[in-house]
Amino acid sequence: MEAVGRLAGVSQVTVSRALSDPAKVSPATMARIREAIELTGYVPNALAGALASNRSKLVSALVPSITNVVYSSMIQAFAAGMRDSGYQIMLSETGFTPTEEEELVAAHLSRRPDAMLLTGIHHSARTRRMLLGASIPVVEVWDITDSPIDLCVGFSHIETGRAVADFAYEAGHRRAGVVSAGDERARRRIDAFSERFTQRSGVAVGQALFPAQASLECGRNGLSRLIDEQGLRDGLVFCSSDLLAHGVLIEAQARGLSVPGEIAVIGFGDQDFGAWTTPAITTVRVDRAAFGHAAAQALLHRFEGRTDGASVIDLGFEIVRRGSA
Amino acid sequence: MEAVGRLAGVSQVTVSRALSDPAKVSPATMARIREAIELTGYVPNALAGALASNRSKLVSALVPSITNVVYSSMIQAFAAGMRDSGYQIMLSETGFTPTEEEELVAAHLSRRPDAMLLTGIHHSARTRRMLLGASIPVVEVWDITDSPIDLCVGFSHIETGRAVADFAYEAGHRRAGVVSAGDERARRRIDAFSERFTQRSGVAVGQALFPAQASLECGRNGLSRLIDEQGLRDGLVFCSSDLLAHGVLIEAQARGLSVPGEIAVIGFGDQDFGAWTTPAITTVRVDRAAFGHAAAQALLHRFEGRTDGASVIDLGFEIVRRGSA
DNA sequence: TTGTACGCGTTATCAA
DNA sequence: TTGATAACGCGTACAA
Repeated sequence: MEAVGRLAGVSQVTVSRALSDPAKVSPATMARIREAIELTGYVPNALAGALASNRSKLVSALVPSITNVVYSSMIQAFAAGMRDSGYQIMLSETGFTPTEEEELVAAHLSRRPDAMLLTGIHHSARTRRMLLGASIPVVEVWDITDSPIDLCVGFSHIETGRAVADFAYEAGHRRAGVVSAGDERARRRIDAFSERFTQRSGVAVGQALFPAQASLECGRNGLSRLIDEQGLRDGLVFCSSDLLAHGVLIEAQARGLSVPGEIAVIGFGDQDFGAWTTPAITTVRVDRAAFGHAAAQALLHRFEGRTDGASVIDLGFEIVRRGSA
Repeated sequence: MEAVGRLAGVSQVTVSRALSDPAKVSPATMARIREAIELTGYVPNALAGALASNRSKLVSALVPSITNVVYSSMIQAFAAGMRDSGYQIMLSETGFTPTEEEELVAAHLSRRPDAMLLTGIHHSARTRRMLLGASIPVVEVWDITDSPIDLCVGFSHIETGRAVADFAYEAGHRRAGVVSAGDERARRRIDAFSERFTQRSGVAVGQALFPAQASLECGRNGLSRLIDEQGLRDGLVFCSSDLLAHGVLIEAQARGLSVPGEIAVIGFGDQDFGAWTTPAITTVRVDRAAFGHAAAQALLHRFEGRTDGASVIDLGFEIVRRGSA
């Protein structure tokens, strides 16, 4: 910056101003500075800028998995929204446990982000303490709670489970099972489904729970367990993701069971492929991009000093009825 | 740090040393410092550290799309490899054009990353100049070239296209078409396929090229174009991704065409679902995680000052024969 | 519209 | 093993 200034015949401060607020510099000097920048190939040092101004223009985002499209599409929208205002995203994967998250929060906080996006509402005590201590806006997405750390954008997993149970019961199903991966939020949907379904039908709901991440394999094994070990027949299977639902579909096909006649299936997430399986997968749709956008807007409002607007934004969900149930 | 030092009865410098090189501080002071850190809830300022040391422990990664699992799984492996050595990743999406990439490179460079990962080998002149000017290690992934900016990890798209053409010809196919999305690397595979196939069979290869990103919809429309507009019958269709191949499969089914009898299909990328469609999709597998790992290792070697080791790493590809061709 | 002086929170260098 | 001092490259007063 010093060098650019010399070349343009001005001081370092003027160059700084030219870059941060062009209106405060005369057109003539502005032109000379531009030229000098071009000539020197000057690239600003955002590290120094952030240190001096105490604003990094960086926002941290922590998601369970970056390869899972339900999270990455949310982040895509979030990043787009923040980028329009000049913010850059630092993205990391937390896995599905609060302890992995804790270390990452500390690591991210040391980079002095201007805000942080977290997935889910369950965080360790130390995580909450660090976040509070950093005194930056925090938005928790993909879930809602009455007591957010700060901001919150998502939907109710419990309401989702109940709505699916009602949907299933009202469609005439009287037996049911669930297949779920090892995700705490998925479990909450599944449990709410089971409770409500049992309440209405009077029969217990079979369970096939897997500790690992969802896969087609899990889905196939899940249906096998429900049928072979728990005697499920002529019932509905609620899965914690469309991927699992697809696996159930495949296993049903392999066993010569008709869908939805003998086994009905409901997934979650409305992934692209779900509309194209045979039969197409009935599922729960949540607007992932909307989560990302809403989270970005909420943070940007905070940056503008506005404290109006809801701190908990429930974007809801929608059951998409297709062929599988 | 100042405050922590006071509480521990030492100077700020000693705290800095305790954090960066515990061996250079006596066990007794170390304990007191730890305690003081605990008490104050001190979180180091990596911005200041980076400014002073000229090493940010940050690595930039630029990929065309974060929602595309072929890239995100590569980044997952890359991030894991770098994290083990204390590096954090700044990830951004470039889209598929060099101009979008250019802005992002400048933005990332201003954060003073210790290295940069780029997808592909085609970059604007200004991008290359900025990168060279930053004098940091750069690794280009997902492709190979004889003249990398610095490091390079990937496979040959041209060899891939030729190998698929040979595979198709040798499997007895004498007519062919291609369906491709608007990705430059995809086009190179497709073009190499077409050239080789025509060379061996003597017949021209039909084309359905889409400017947008791949989708099932594109796949369906692609097969329609090949059949309705270009008269493809009893031939093989090479797609630039498994998603497109799946779309072709669906369209073939909708038209009552047998696969691979009347229409054979080959995809690219070996995505999870490909093994479970009916029939399963014959595809080209590249080891995405290996790309990420190799890129991380190559950079870490550079950081250690080692200049041995290949600067161009060809990890190859493999044709996976399944039901669709 | 421009410049001077100072501080942001670390690491590096040197001396004790 | 520890401490004093000087950078690192910028933004923010404040003054001119």
